[in-house]
Amino acid sequence: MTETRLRFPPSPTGYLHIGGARTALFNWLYAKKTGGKLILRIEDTDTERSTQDSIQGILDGLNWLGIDWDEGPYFQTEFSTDHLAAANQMLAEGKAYKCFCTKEELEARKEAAMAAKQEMGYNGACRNLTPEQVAEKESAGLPFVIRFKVPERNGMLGYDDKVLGRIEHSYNEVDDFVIVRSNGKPLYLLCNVVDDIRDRITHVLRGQDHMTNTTRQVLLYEALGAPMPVFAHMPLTLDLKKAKISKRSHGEIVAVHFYKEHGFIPWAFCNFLVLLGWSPGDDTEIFSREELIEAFTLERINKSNSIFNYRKGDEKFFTDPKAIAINEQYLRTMDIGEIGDMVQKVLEKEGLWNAAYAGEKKEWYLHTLALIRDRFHTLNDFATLGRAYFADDFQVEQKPLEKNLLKFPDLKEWLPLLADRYQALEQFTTEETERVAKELAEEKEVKPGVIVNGMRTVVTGQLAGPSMYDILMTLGRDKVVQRLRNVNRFFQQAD
RNA sequence: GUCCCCAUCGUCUAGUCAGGUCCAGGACAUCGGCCUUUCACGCCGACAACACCGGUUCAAAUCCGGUUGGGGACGCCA
Repeated sequence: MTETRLRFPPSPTGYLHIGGARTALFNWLYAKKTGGKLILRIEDTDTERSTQDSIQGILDGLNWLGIDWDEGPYFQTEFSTDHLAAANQMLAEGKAYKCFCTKEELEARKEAAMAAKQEMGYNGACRNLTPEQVAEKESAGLPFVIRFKVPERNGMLGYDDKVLGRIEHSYNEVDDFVIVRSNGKPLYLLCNVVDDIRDRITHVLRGQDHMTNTTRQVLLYEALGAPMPVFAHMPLTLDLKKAKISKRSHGEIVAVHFYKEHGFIPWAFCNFLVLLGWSPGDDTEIFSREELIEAFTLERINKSNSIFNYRKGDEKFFTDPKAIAINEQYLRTMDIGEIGDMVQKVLEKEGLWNAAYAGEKKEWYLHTLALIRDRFHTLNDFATLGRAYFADDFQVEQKPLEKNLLKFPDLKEWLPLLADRYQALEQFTTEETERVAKELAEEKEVKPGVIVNGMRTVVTGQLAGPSMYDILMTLGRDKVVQRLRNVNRFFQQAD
């Protein structure tokens, strides 16, 4: 059994988007599963559109997702000698020919065909030029492209797709396609095959949008005398309107970096992506890296396209609800130390990080994260909704401000009074703070909720949160007393 | 216009190859309830789908044919 070798060959014409990320992930999973290798190859033959920025963006995206590769990145443009050699070989063997049709001619023919509602492929005008005719046109300095000469055969042309089954076309359906441009630069269809042969790729796992390319590439493998890899075409990811997701029409929401910036846990996002077009066959949905590698198979890739369930302008769900749900699931079940490392980056970015959190206050830090993580959706929430735990300059949300504070003007007096009593407490514990708060409520003849919710508002700025007395302990007496005493500022602001 | 692929709850999907165990299971979302002096978590429950028409069969989500619908490709892009 030879080693399995897969590749991820992005074209650097934009950031890494979720479709590409999912393709990379599937290839990576299968390589890991089979103990094979993953090769990263940047297909930059479209020099017009390729940019350095997008190469970096793709690398960053893969790194963030945790998708690593064993070889590369190779750059396709560095192998144009190979590509051209293959083209010349086929030319010499009569498997390809020079075509002198101009772009204008082709376009005119295509438009005429469109108008007449007829087939619009290449008509083979230059296919049967005699050597003399070719020499004549060449000496006249006419530019030419090299086309592959699709054999005239009766049988069917096809391949066995690992997910779709047998795919077939009759030979005459396939037009002679261009493999080298008139400027001498080789084209994707050729480069891709030549590179896959050189890189000894055994499995080509890519989107269904490549199916017709595969049909033509099968011909190339045959003409080049190379063994064919296993092909597997994955379903596409569409939007709610069933349109292919694209950078152009969807923007940032389909970019991998969007999820990085919005506080997703990388593996949680991979977990979401893999479920788009694949399932393990049982009800498992949450996988560790090892579990997923173990469970993954090509055969269980779905045939039908899936929809990335994103609604523009949705107030509650800024992206696919399932992606958020999976992220939440990881957020509250992952090892707290790992969460701590990820939250550190967020806090650092927001200027909330304190070196002591990694030192003498580490226990406090992790305990606090564990206390508040249940209610959060993303890592960023620790710095926004959870800001009061790490800084004093937190905002008080409008809703609790009105509902829990301004509605009860007496709190202006009561909370500072509570602060005094907390200050005087011999033991600052959950039991004691609770007892004192309840006493105060009784004394003022209000429900304890009035005191508790007022306190929560002033101390955390939030309508909701963990148990009040746990919050008090985490924050510590000093901060609590200070925030309670300061309650006046909210009433002044409101006036 | 031609060719290719696909079709189960709103979404992701199990079940289809080897027809009966499926008046279709799970998850997300939604809605109720329990828990909670907040909000979540957790737990319990509800809502909700085999695109359509034929055929084969004792029996069809599952096999066959057609229809409709959706997607992809048809570049000197990748």
